Amino acid sequence: MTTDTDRPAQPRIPLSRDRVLQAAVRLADDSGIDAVTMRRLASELGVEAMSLYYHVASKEELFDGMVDMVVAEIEERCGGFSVPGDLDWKSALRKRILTARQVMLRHPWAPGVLETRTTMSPRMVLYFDTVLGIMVEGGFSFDLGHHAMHALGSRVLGFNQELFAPDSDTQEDQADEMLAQMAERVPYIVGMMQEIVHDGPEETLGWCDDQTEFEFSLDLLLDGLEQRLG
Amino acid sequence: MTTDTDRPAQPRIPLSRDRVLQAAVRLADDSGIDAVTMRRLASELGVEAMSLYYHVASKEELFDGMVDMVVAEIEERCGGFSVPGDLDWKSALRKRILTARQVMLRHPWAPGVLETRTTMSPRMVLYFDTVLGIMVEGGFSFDLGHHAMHALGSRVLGFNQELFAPDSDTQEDQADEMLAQMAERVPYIVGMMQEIVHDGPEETLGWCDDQTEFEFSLDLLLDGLEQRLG
DNA sequence: ACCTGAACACCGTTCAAGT
DNA sequence: ACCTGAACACCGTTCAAGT
Repeated sequence: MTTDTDRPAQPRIPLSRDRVLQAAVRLADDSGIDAVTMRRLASELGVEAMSLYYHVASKEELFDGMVDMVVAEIEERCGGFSVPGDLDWKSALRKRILTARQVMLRHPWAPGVLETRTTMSPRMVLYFDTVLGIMVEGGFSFDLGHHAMHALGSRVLGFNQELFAPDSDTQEDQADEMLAQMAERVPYIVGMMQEIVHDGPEETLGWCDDQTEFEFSLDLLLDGLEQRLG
Repeated sequence: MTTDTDRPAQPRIPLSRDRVLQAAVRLADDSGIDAVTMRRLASELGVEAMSLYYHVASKEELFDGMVDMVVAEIEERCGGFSVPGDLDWKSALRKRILTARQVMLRHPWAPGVLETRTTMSPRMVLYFDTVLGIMVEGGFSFDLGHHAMHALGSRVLGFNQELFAPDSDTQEDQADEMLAQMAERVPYIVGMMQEIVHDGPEETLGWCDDQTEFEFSLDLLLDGLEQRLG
């Protein structure tokens, strides 16, 4: 005989906004963002869907909260958001952005959700402030800093927005299909694919190494900004 | 007395895939992408929702088709997709991309839908081939061209992906709120906003001129690529 | 060949009610 | 203060049936 409650594992932790958000992030990580419905999330927490509304005003607010959790993770990995005094702006920015990228890679749903946000959390604003701060302390005018934020776009937060998001299987299949079906109509793409398939190292699955591409464009932008600075 | 049919305007044009797609694009233009539901679209065409499935396999395929319509519009404005022989790569690319941007501005829903596509239409592949072609004929290696496509990202298709998509009203309100509430915690952003508000020309609503920002980052990237080319 | 009615299995959200 | 049941107004999609 146990006590009154004989539920298997959880002895009965009361719900809280934080627990809701954590569960939502975990669910999205594990099963994709489409799995995050109010009903499914609730059942994951051993509760009815309507209980969630006590801790979160709407699904939009849930998404806001999830994004904020991710930003908090970036903050943690950066050891807090503050403008470093020692490094030069370029390597400081590069480092921070690549840290953000590591976090984003663990939450593949985050970029998509982020883009649909209509408002920024204070923590996010703080993040942007330190990024801008690194630039300004590095000699940027406010104007150039402003342009730079727009130019970097999603890269400030560590993701290259891909124009198409093929399921990893589809990527190669599609390439093959193209080569076969419209080969003579798209000579440049065919040429590019042939060269890259030949030259590419063994470990590159498909034919784009995302990390390489991310760093290429990041450095392209940073170099360009450095020049505008002179 | 009229004929058998006495419907108000449309005498009875039969449905077709093309008419469905056209109506969907118009509906998204007018009322936003969320208004594009199968039921609403059908009623716009004076038909039942289920009839649409005869011309379009699923809602995903409907979205694919809508995006393809937009690409077709770009093709039209470019006078067809073919690699020009006369211009230098930089201005040729710039021109094509700014043309694409004009089309995207008329279909504000298109960027968002595009990013969720998992497959490219042949027409889209063709577009990318000419963009790559302009680079290659301008002296790019296939490898640099490949990197360049990734670096340009959504800009090849004429849009700066904005990290946040605030309703135009909210943009200013939010700025004010920030200035008021966390002024001392985000000194750089506050500094930037003050300077830009003071310096900005009268006609700049809010405090970002999207066209200016778009061209700034586009040129930053094009200049950077030119340098990698040398 | 083209269109439809009825139905299924979902959504987010409201609201009055329970403890 | 916290959670719930029942219900509302939607979705996309299937399938057998109509003309």
